[in-house]
Parts: sequence; structure tokens; C-alpha cells
Amino acid sequence: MDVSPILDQLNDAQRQAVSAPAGNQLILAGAGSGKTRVLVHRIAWLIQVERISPFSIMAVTFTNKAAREMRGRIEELLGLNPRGMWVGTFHGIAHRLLKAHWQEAKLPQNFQILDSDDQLRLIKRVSQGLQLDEERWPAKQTQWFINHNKDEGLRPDYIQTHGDPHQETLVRIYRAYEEACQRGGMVDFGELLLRAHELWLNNPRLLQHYQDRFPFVLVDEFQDTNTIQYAWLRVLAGDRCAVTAVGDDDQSIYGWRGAKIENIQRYSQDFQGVETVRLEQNYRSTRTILDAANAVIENNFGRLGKTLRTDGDDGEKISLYAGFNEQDEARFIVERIEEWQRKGKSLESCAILYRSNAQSRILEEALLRESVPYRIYGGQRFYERLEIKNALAYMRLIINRNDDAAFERVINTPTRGIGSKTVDGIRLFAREQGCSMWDASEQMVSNKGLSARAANSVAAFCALLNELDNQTQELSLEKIASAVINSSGLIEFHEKEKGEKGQARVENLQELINACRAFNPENDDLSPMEEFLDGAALDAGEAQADEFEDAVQLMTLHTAKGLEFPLVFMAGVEEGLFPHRMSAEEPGRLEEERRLCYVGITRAMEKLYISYAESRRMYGSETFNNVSRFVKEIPDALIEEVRLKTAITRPVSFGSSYGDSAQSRPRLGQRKLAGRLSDDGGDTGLSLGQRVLHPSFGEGTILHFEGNKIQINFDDVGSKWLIAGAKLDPL
DNA sequence: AAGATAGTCGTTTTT
DNA sequence: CGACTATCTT
Repeated sequence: MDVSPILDQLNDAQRQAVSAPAGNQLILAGAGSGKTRVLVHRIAWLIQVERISPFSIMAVTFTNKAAREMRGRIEELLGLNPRGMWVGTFHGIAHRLLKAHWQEAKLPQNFQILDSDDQLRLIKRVSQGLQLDEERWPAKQTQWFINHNKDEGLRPDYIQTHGDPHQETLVRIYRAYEEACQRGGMVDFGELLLRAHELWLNNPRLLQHYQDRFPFVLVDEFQDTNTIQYAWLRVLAGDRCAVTAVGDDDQSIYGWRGAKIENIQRYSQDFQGVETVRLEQNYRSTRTILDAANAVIENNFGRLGKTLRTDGDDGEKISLYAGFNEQDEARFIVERIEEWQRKGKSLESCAILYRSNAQSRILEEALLRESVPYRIYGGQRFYERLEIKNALAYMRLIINRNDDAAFERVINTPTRGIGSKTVDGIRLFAREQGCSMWDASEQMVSNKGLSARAANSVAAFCALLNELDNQTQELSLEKIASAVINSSGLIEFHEKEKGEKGQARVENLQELINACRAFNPENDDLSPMEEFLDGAALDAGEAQADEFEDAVQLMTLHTAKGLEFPLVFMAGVEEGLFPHRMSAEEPGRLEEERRLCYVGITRAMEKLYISYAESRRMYGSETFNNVSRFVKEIPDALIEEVRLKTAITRPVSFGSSYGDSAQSRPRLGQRKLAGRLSDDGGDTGLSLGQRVLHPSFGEGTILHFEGNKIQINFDDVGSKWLIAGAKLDPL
């Protein structure tokens, strides 16, 4: 066997990981160290050198995107599609198991997946059903409670309430929610994992079957596994399976979602003879960038230890810019991007990363002003959009009339005169009869259990669905979607919505038909529509329009994990924002913020800009933040502070409230600076060296004017840059 | 059933 | 501040 295609072009550590003898292995893969490559080559090695059948291999990822990429790259390397291999997300694989063994899992064959929005609605209804005050038991919090416990593998019976009445009520809702899910054949994300785990624990023969089938399991992003995922893997692995765990403890940024960074350490103890390989050679960033990243992450304790190295050049220093407010910061970034563009570089190669989504608006405005195209990642996902979920609900009802969640969603969408009172009545009747809302509706229509008006509307709705079902029996998925969207009245409903919103929604519905056309069914046991709907629930769909235009990329630091860009801006690197004030207190959470910073820095290939704003409007009021502690953790030698030396072109506006001081005479030698005019044409009356009073900082002396900012040395709080318009009273 | 209005709340979000 | 929700109004 010629192993060169598999091992060539790998460094020693990568080669060691790829060609290790079959067994448990932990691959600690630093940022940019070729992690996916090693994973893919390891699989190729198993198949081609160790002669392992693809049927014996399972590869688990966290995102659909990662799963797709892995499948694609394996195919590329092997030159063929490794049939029989399972590649998917934890949730996707759990779903597959439950679909295959629905009876053992005690689920209806056509069980539905609840996304978090569906889940929240259901929790609200369940809480109402228990007569609980929504103020005291906010559905959001209950949802967090339920999901948190499911992530920990805890069913209601196993939760320790210690007699705390608050906890006990939450457990009661949890229990009622579970019953509602079971009644309606609905499964949320956490439940998929929990059920799949229990499926094996309760069916030893089934477990045996899968243990025999998958002697090789590979897991990507191991640092992001939560308790139930780890437990599931542990059960599958038994004591014969070889597990390859790939991860980076320094890039664990989802602890707040239940991910357990400790799972990496635990793995070495729980699994037999784990061989550890560190991938520390970085192929992405300049030495300067890596040194900065290493210096920051060194401040965390209890790391498994790993230092990124490169053979590359030092590269440029990291530029640090102190904007005097968020607008100034945004303007600075946009100017640097235009500069980059003038050098003939693409916009696609630039990313602006920020801690929280709220920061994107100011950046967008600045980009818009200069007509720089941009693309924002994150935000609402395609299959989570209201109009899409409505259309899908019709499709779900075609398959299964007893899908109450879908029923409630569209019985009056578009509005057809069925108010909440009627729906409440149907729900109540369904509960009493122990039947679905669909059945309840039919009964109430024939029993005269409804007002004539309501009965009419409900009957019409039922007829519409029955007709859709009949019409579409033999049609392709695309035609079904098209029929649903057109006959349901959803298009007209959204068309008359005012503003651009309606237009966008109609386009999205059109896009849904396109997605149906492009859909490739793979599972013979399911109808294409069933398969499509399951897929839609598990894959949010990276609907990003305008993929073709060259555009700057805007996203949160979390979203940027796994990506790389030649030019990176980290914006808003301030105390309070990053690290976020909610995380700054607890050491564990602060360390996670630091890992996020590490992730951010290591996204940059050639050049990194870090910026912050000395003053920022947050929640409507102005806040003054210091530069982030993380910046101070970067050695000075790697940083170059940017001070704009641009000519003062813009007039300064300190407001017109100083009209009376227009006569105050600038002192000699300061005429040029002090004589600038404010926007409304009046002299600001402020001059260098002048004493002023600020409402929060007290008295100070004006040190500098620059652009439309002003530096003042305050007696109490030291020197600060303020914006034009700051409330300054000349003394 | 749409529109207006008051009140709330405010990190990050793989599935 | 401003986006989103719940509630009230016509």
C-alpha cells in the first residue's frame, strides 16, 4: 500500500496522529494547526491502510456545516464516497437512531422535532395549564431550566430540589412539559440526545449491535461536548471501541451552553490507554499574532498546555486604536478597510469581529456611509423564520393532522377569523377527550360545539388541508411546497404586510420552494417530505444571500470560531463589553472570555487590528470604558498604538449652549485651534488650557483638540478624550 | 383583527 | 436608546 498520498504534506505530529495504531487517542489541536485535515486523513488511513470498512466508522461533529465539510473532504481525498460511514452531528445521529428504533425509544414513528421557538411556546402553554403566573415563572427561564437539566442527563425524577419550593415548581413544569411532548410525539433538541442515550441503556442488545458496528468513532470539537453527549459516547465506546477525540481546551467558548471543558481531561482517565498528540504548528498566522495569542491564553489556569508555533514571518505589529467613541472606532475600521482595498485586496478577506450583536449596527452604518459592501453572519436562520415555519407547519399537517404544534401555528395564519377564544376551546376539548386538536376540531364542527361563524372557519381550514393532501399525493416535494404556499394564502398574507418586511418574506417563501427543488432524499424509509422536514428542524440552513458579492464579513467572536481571514478587526475590546460585565466577576467565566479573545486573535492570518471606544452609548446612556485587560496581556512589543495624525478638517461641535462664551478671548498662540467653529457657526468658546466643568468627571483642563474630539485632564479622574457635544461648561 | 401604546429588558447560540 | 412583547383600543 502506498501511503504517501495520506501522509505526504503532513508534519511529524500530524503524521503521528494520522498513523497511530488503532486505539483511543486525544488530539489537542491548536488553532490553525490543520485539525480537520488530520481528522480526514486519519479516516483515510483507517480505510486504506488499516483496511477498516467505512461501515465501522462514525464521525461526529457539532454543526451541519462541519459534517458536510468533513464528508466532502473525505470524498476528495479517497476519490470516492465512503458509503456506510456515519458522518453527522450529535443531534443528527441521535435522530437517526431514534427514527430507526422508534418503538424501543417509545416514540411514534413520525415524531416531530421541536426547535427552541416551538419549545418556548409549548412551555408557555404548559405553564398556563398549570395555572402558574407567567410573571413569576417566565417561560424563558423555565426553558433554560429544562434544557440545562436535559444537557446534564437529568429527568425530573432525578433533580435534587432540596425541598426548595421554587425548584419543585420548575420540576413540576418540566414533568408536565415532558408529558405534553410525549402525548404529541414531540422531541426537543436535548431530548434527542437523552433518548438516544436511554435507548442504548435500556436495550442492551441494540447497544451491542452498535458497539459491534462502530469500533471506530471520531469526535470533532471535543471541548464542546456536554454531559449527555459525553455519556452517550462513553456508552457507545464500551471498552472495545477506539475513540479519536479532537479538540482544543483553549477554544472552549460554549460553557454557558452546557459544554464541559473538563470532558477533555476526563476522557484521558475514562478511556483506556489514551495516546495524546499535540498539534502546535500553526499554518495560519504571523508570528506576531501567535505570540499575542499565546501571551493572552497563558493567563488561564489548568490548561492542558499547548503553545502555537510557526515557521513564518513576524509580520506586522498588531495595531491598537483608541476611538473616542464607537462612531469614531467604526470610522477608523472602515478607513483601514478602504486602505486595504486600495492595495488590491478583496473585502471578502476582511472580518470585523465583536463580542455582542448590538455592536454591529454602528459598524453597519459606517460601512453603509462609505458604500462598502458587507455581510452579516448570524442572526435569524432560514428555517427559523416565521414565514418559513408557517409554510412548514402546513406541510407537517399534511403528513400528520395530529401535529398540534403545527396546527396551532397556522389555524389562523393567514387570518381566517378564528380567534384565540375558539382556539382555546378546541385545545380544552382536545385535552378533555385526550385527542389531537385536529380531531377535536372535526368533532366540534359536527357536534355544534362552536359558534356558527367559528365552525364555518374551522371547517374551511380542515377542508383546505384535506384538499391540499389529496392534491399533492403524487407530487414532487417542490410541487407540494409550491401548492402549500399558494393555496394557503400565505403569499397574499405577507404581500399586504407593509414595509420591506413583507417583500422579504415573500422572497423567503420563494426560496423555500427552491430549497425543496434542490433537496436530495437519501433515506428510502421516509417520504421526501418527511425527510425534508426533519432536516429543516435539525439544520437551521445557512441562508446567506448575496454570496457572490465581494463583501466585508461581520460576525460575533463566537461565530468566527473555525474561520480565518487575512485581515481581522476586533472591535469593542473594552472592559465591560469584552470581557463582558456579566462574566467579569466569576473566574471561570472570565477564563472563557479570555478563550474567546484567543479565538478572536487566532482568526487573523496577516494583520490584526484591535480597537476600543473610550466612550460608548450602551442602553441609551453614555458609558466610559477602559481598554480590556486582555489587551494589557499582550506584550507591548507586539503592539503599535495608532494615533491618527490626520489634518483637522471637520468643525467641532460642542453645542450651542456656550453662546455666551463666544466672546471669551483665546489666549495667544492658541488662536488657530480655538477659533474653530461649531456646526451652527458659533465659536465653541473652548480653547487649549482652558478650565472646564464636566457633569460626571468634575473640573479639568483642556489638553488637545483632534478631529471632533477633545482631550481633557480631569483633576480627579485623569486624562480623558471626550466627544464633540460633551457637556462641558467653561469655567 | 389590526393598530396603538405602554412596559420590559438588554452576552455569546453549534442543534 | 430601541427592539420586542403584552395588552388595550377601535
